[in-house]
Amino acid sequence: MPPTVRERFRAELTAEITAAARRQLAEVGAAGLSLRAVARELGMASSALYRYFPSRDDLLTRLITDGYDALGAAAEDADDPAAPPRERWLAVCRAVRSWARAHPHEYALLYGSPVPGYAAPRDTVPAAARVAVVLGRIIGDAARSGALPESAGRERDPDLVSDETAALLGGEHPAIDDAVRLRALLAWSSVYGTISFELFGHLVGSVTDTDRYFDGAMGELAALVGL
Amino acid sequence: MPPTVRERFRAELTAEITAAARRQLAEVGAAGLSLRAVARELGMASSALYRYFPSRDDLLTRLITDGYDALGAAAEDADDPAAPPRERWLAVCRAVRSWARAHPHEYALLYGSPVPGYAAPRDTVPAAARVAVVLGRIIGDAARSGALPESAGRERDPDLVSDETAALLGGEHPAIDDAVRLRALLAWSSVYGTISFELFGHLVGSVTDTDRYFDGAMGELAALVGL
DNA sequence: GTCTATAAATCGATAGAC
DNA sequence: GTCTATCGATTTATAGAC
Repeated sequence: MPPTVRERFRAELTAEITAAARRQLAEVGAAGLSLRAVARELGMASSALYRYFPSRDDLLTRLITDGYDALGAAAEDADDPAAPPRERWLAVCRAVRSWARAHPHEYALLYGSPVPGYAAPRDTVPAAARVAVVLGRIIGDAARSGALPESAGRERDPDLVSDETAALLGGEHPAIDDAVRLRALLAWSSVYGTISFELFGHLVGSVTDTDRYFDGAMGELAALVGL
Repeated sequence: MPPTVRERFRAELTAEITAAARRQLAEVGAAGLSLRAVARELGMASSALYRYFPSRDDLLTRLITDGYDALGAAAEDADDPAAPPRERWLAVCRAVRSWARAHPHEYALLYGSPVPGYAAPRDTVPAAARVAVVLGRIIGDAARSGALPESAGRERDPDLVSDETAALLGGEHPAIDDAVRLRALLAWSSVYGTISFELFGHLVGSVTDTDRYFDGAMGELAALVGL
């Protein structure tokens, strides 16, 4: 059955609330996010917001899941499974960085310092995994198509990566060994480290052209995992 | 001339203030750091603190420089210039991670989300650079001793890294080209990304043994830069 | 479902006595 | 250099009228 007028109105107002909350996030950060300030911006009484979000933390959780979903969707949209692995890798990395630069405060909420006194509930996990799923599929596809070079000479270090995470690269396959899994996880951490360094200001006088630097760095990471 | 009793007493109390502030940092984060709470913990009137730190931001700046200095000292202590490059790299990376795990909230202050409304003054830059200086020297030493393999086949991408940062690897040397500089910067970003992922909880169900994972990942990074 | 009103706190920063 | 007192703000969350 179609949503009632009441339900649609409620969904609309909920969207307005989260939009205002995101604007506030940019000004005062996650730790300073306040229901009252959101209410003020919307011209409502603060108590009215409690009909939509039972507490400040619930609003925060919503912002986090929304953020992970938006970022995950951007990564998924950027991936063309028909393209060569290396191009897929670069395209997705660029999409992640673009989203991060367009939404720096949401990115900081997702990947920056943990918010003191707040613990993300389990509900956020599936959304949080979406980017890793995309990157894992690219590497897994390349491995299964035989595009990955042998991990010759590298010592194995078995069972470092959990089964759930290993599953992101696809099921069992002879070309996907422990070394590939380790490098895949390191590559994802490095993508994150590169973007965070840029966004959090640690690259400021160090790099002349951040776009070119990013592409170059992602190319090195692709080479690291063998794409 | 030796410090007067007055000066020594002042220095001692200043240290007590920053120690209390660090404890508070762990509870409420940088954004929630409050001079009043620090004063309360020390049994002083809040107004008395203003004789030591003219504002909340000055206290924050002190915590940041102290943190960078402690981390930098840990990295410097861990480096034995007589050891082989790969061992030096691993030892320093381990020291950085150890310090980060021992002081997670200070690490988050240094490398996590920027504090809203706060801009670090220039004074913090030298302290902030100390770790990068150590890592840069390791790579530079290896390059100058001819231990680095040729960047064969890699296309050059000139002038990506600023002159100041390039100087961390030592002056001009034929073995230190743009590709080496790019990979050095990427490696440092990746060390940071790996530690942050672990500390900020993004590796929680993904890695079974974080110590072994870290060593393995740092080994891959050493290989990336050619150590 | 929105409002007013309220409780019980918090904060940075300053003035002025001692 | 520490204190009390104060200004002028902030917050979460709830109670109860409409």
